[in-house]
Amino acid sequence: MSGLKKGPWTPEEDQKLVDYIHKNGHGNWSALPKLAGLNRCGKSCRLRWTNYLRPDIKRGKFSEDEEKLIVKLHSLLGNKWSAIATRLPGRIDNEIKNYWNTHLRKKLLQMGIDPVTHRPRTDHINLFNALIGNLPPQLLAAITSNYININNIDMNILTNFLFSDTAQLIHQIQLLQNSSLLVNSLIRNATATTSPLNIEALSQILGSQNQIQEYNSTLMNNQQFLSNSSSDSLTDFGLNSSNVHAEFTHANNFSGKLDYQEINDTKLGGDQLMRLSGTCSTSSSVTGSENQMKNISKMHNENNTSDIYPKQELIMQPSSASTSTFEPWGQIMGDEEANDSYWRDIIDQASRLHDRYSP
DNA sequence: AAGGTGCCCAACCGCGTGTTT
DNA sequence: CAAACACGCGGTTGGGCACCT
Repeated sequence: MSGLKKGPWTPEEDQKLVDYIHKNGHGNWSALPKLAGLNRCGKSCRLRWTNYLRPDIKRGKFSEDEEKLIVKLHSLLGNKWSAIATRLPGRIDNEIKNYWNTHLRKKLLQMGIDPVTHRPRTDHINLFNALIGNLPPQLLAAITSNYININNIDMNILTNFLFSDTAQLIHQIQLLQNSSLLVNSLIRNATATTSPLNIEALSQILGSQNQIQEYNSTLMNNQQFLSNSSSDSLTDFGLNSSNVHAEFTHANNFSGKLDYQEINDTKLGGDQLMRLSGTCSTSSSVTGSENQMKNISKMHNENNTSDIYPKQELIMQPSSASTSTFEPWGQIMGDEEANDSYWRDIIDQASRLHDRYSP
């Protein structure tokens, strides 16, 4: 049947619909089009009225408070857009849904937060571990150690490394390093050092001015981000009432656990704090790098004969200096959406690299 | 300047549920 | 009771626009 018009509404059609509803109310939607002189189905009229023409609709950009409320409500209700809309006066479900899909979802992803579960993305953690686990031990040591001695690196490995497709891979490591505080903390736990990736050491290995410059700028961005936003990015977005647990295993050397937990420490002013605690253990058959072992030894509790290392804690206090919660991430990550295939590509690259080095 | 690309959002579609006949 | 109809919701689409190259 049909012959009924579809697609965008003209101003004339809008006027007819508004005039009719002002005079008569909408009553029966399926009867309305004929009575109002519109060549549309009732459903189309209803949608046009409820999503666009209704006088109580608030239009325009979402405020930061509205953004936060949407994220909070979504963490509680999921994709119940109409339920969410009832808590935002003047906003309609369709608009909120669109805003979520085009803006908020991406922003959460870029912050390393899963937009479905509202928890740190475990795919980041798993893929990161796979990546680190697949790196040749010498190179892993080089980028995680405080004490790099370039002369100790096997020249064959180094040569292969320099002439392989590592530029991209290293770039991805940078992104991983930047991608969340959680990842940085994992690096610390996994390597039992208090340092993040040793960018300077990596630069020595690469020996390339371009890449050194790239690293320096990334490092600056990273530092700027950390000083600007700190951990309130996390507490703002639904993590403040959750405890997060992550377990990780490295292919060669390490396994461990990591917990986020909200605490309220009156000694530190009673502010909400995130407690990061982790344990790290090695298997007895480890043949990993000397440097890693040295670092681990430093952390080892002498009275403890097991392989479990003393619990480490890193407490992050929310910064009050945060400007926009999302912008620093946007600067670092660009607009690229970090989806699953994106991360899997990184791992594929790491695996290929590993294969090349394997005896 | 023109063609390509990606983003945004209004509108559509299909489905589930409630109501009427 | 069931078939038909009405409505609301969430997922998806595609036209228009802005921005690149």
